[in-house]
Amino acid sequence: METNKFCYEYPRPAVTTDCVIFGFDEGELKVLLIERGIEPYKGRWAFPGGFLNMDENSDECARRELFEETGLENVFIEQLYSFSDVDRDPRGRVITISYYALIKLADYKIQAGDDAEKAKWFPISKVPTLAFDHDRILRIAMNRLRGKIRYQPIGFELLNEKFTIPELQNLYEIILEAQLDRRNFRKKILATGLLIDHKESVKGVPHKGARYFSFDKKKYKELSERGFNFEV
Amino acid sequence: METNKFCYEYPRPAVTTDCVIFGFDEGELKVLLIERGIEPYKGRWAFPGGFLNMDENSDECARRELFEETGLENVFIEQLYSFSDVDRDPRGRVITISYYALIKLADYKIQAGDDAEKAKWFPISKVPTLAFDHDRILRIAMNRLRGKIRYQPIGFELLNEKFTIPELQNLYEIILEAQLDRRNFRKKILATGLLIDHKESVKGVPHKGARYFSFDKKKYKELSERGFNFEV
DNA sequence: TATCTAAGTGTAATTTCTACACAAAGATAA
DNA sequence: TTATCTTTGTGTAGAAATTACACTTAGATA
Repeated sequence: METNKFCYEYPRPAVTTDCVIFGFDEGELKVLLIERGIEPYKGRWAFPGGFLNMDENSDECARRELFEETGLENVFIEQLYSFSDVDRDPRGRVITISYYALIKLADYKIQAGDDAEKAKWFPISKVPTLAFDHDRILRIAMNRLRGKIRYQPIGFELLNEKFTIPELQNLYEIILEAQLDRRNFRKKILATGLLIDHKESVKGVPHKGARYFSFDKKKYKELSERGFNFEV
Repeated sequence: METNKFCYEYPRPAVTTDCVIFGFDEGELKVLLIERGIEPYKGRWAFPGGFLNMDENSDECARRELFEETGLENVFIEQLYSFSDVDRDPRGRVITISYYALIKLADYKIQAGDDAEKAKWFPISKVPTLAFDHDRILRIAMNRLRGKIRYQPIGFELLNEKFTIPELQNLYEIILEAQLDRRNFRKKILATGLLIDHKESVKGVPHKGARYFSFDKKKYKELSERGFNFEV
C-alpha cells in the first residue's frame, strides 16, 4: 500500500448506494421516500441510501440501508444502475450504485430512523419531483421492473405468500399499464405449473371469493436450472 | 465543502471503469484483452480500464479508455454492472463500473498504448482465466449481449456498414449459440422493414454472392419513438 | 461447358395468441 | 327464505405467428 502509485490516486469520489423500494397495496404500486432534513434539497423527497462502508460491498450496503429503513431482510433486491455525473450532488463528487427492492408491504413496519428523516409511501403516480437525480433513478427502476416482470417471476415478491390470481393480474396490469384478458392471463400463469393451489378461498367479500395460490419457488429453481423460461 | 460531515467521509474506494470490447470477425466473436505488465496479476489478461477522473462521468471515462485502446469514437457502449467486493483488488478497495462496447473490427487499428501493455483479440472460446474478477465481468457481458440482441438492433454494431444476411445470421447463431433456419431468419429480419437493399452482391467468391444490406438507423429511431419493438 | 457451392425463395402444418359469454359462489338486501 | 348483486372461474373457435422443409439461381472454378 506504500510503494504503489495506485494507492495515491486522489482525490476520489464518495460512493453511496440508493434503493428504490417498491411495495404494492390497495391496487397501487408505491415507493418508499425519505424527506430530507438537511441541505441540499432540504424538504425534498429522495430514495433511502447511504455511504458504502469499507468493509462491505454495494449489495451489503444496499441491504443494510433497506433493513435500517424497513426492518426487512431476505427480500428481493437487485442492482439497477450506477450514476456518476460530475455535478449530481452539489456538495461534491458522489457516485451512486442504485438498487431496487420488491417487498411485501404487509410485512413492512416503519423503523425508527434518524430523527431528521421522515419515511412515507407514495403511489407512483403521486411521486413529487425528487432530490438529486432521483427522478431519473425512478424512471430507470420503473423500466427495469416493467421489462423484468414479463420474463422473471418477480411479481410474487410484491404479494403476500398466498395470493389470488385476480390480485396477481391486477399487479401485472398496473406495472405494465395495460389491460389483460382475465381468462388468458389465468390460463398462461397456470400453464407454467408453478402455482400451488391452496384450495381455499377469500372469505368475507360480498361475492364469490377468489382461491388462494402460492408460487412454487423450489420448482421454479429446478426448472430454470434446466433452461426453463418463465414468461407472461 | 467545509462545514459538512459529508465531505470528510474517508477513506473512500478508488473508482475505475473497465470495458468489455466485443468484435466479430471470421465467424468468431472476440474480446480485446490487455496483458498486465505489473503486479498484481502480472502476465495475466484483463479488460482495458482505468481510473475515473474527477471531471468526467463513468460513460466519459469508459469512452476515453476505449478510444485510448482502439482509436475508435462514436461506437456503441453501454453500462453493464458495478463490482464492489471488498477484496476484488489486492492493492486496496476498488469499485469498478463495467461497460461493454460493440465495434466494427474492420475499423479497428491498434493504438500505441503503454509500453507495459499488450492488447490482443481473443475468440470467446479461447479466453484464458482473467485477472481480478474479470471472468465474472465477461460472463455478465455475454449474458447481456445474448439477451439484448433479441430485442434491440445491436448486432449491426458488430458488422460493417454494409453486410449480407448470411453474415448477420452467422452473428446471431454464434451469439445465441443456436442454429437458425435460413429462410425464416431472412423473412423475419426483412419483415422489420429496417434493412436497405444495396442491390449489389459479394464478388469473388466461388458461388453465388450474397446481396449487401445496411441497417436503417434513422427509420428505426422514428419507429421506436412510436413504440415499435425490434425483435428477432 | 459442366460442376460445385452457397444464396435466394414460398407454402403447408403446427402452435400460440386473441377474443369472447355464461354459470357458480357467496354475501347482502328485501 | 329468497332474490339480487358482484366477482370468480371456465372452454372454444378464429386469427396470427412460428416452424419445418426443397428446389432454383448466380457465379466462380475445373
